[in-house]
Amino acid sequence: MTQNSTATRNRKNSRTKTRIQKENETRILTAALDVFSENGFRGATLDRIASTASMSKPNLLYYFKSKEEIHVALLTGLLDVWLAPLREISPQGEPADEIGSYIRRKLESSRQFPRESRLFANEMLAGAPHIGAFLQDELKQLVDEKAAIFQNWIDNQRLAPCDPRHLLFAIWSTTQHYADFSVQVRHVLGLQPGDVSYYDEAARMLETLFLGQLMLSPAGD
Amino acid sequence: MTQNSTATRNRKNSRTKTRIQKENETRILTAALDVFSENGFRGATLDRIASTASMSKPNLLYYFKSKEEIHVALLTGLLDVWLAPLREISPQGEPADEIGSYIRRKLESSRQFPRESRLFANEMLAGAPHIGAFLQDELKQLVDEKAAIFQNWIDNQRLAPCDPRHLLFAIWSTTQHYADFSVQVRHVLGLQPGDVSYYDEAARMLETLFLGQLMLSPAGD
DNA sequence: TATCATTTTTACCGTTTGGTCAAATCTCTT
DNA sequence: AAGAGATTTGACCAAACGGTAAAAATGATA
Repeated sequence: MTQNSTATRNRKNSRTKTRIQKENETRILTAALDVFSENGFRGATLDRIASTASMSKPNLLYYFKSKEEIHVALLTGLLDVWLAPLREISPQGEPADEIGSYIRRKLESSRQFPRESRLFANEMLAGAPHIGAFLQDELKQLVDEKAAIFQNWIDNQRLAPCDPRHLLFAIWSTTQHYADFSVQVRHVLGLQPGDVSYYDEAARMLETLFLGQLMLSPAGD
Repeated sequence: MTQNSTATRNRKNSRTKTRIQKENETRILTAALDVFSENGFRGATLDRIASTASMSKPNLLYYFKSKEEIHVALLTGLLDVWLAPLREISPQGEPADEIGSYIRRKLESSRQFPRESRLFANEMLAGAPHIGAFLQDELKQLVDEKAAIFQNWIDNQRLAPCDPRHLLFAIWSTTQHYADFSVQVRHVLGLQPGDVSYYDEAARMLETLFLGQLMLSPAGD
């Protein structure tokens, strides 16, 4: 009796997902991504997520049992996307090639997943209460690994001496800026709300900055 | 009778601020900056601001008549701080000097006012609902003005050809990153929560990136 | 020290919040 | 077409939300 009830409830989670289940879960996650990425975790409400998903709140809570669970589901899916471009950096290639293509991948990621980027940014601004462990463990480990590659290039005089981790910060910030601060970018450039045509010019700028030589007159030191 | 009551209420706002008034207003604004910068406008609550300011909620509302009014007060004070470093860029100086000192000013601003930077970032992520006009008007105008200076340098071959406004974006993002994403920076670098010792290394990195030459081996194009 | 404006508190209000529950409906299989 | 399980809904709850009213306490001043 009790066992039967438990089994019934488990069936939903245990590998056999209904068509409706899959549809609704993605509908919810899509709506939640909109709401969380704009207002952060605290600023988001279940009512808003539900109405964005064109669904009643109790129905939403039938698929995810709490606000936090939706947020966790989004963040979990996000972290892989976030790490993917970094993983591809290879010690074999030329510094300019590797860094250049990494910047292009990150910029493309900002263009394709601006809401995911803002979700991540909101989590950072709030002090990373949900993904602090990820930052300390997986991210730190991967950064250390890739920083060693950079350091090797520096030791071989193929890259200017600098802290590789701060070089990564510079790449992250410049590329993510176009997703996180897109409102500002558009306002300053005088573009319409939906217009993302600035990405080409952004790519040119970042190539000049990271791969070329920005200053042309006698270097300042 | 009605007039007397109005006059009484006006006295608070009309130029003569009590000692207690000044003290409490700054206490409230300080607390509100903490709360708003962490959670954004929607995620912040009057109860949290009040308790952070060690003050009862009705007492807080005696000084600011709504949540929105506190937020506006903070943003208004912020925008001047935000623009100040940019205003100082001069057409007379050397490109490397002007850009270098601008970067140092912005970085110093991030170090001194990280909460203000996060408040601004939160407003951007939310779609700039309160300062859209500022971005379109004052900021755009100032950016256009300074971009013209950069363009002049480009025309005289003292700066690599690029969109000056995107160069400004790159400076903003890299410098503000150390305030907005400080949690991530600390986690990746393995530093303690309060530690901001990374700013020196950040300054060196940004100098290498913007003023020096990052790539040392044959340029990648 | 009496007075009066300023400041603070207590008690509240209506709404929104995250979440529950049981009943009703729908869907799929047989 | 019927039965079982999956899905959806409406009614509800306690707590937290932004904000108000009026009285009590405090401060400045004469």
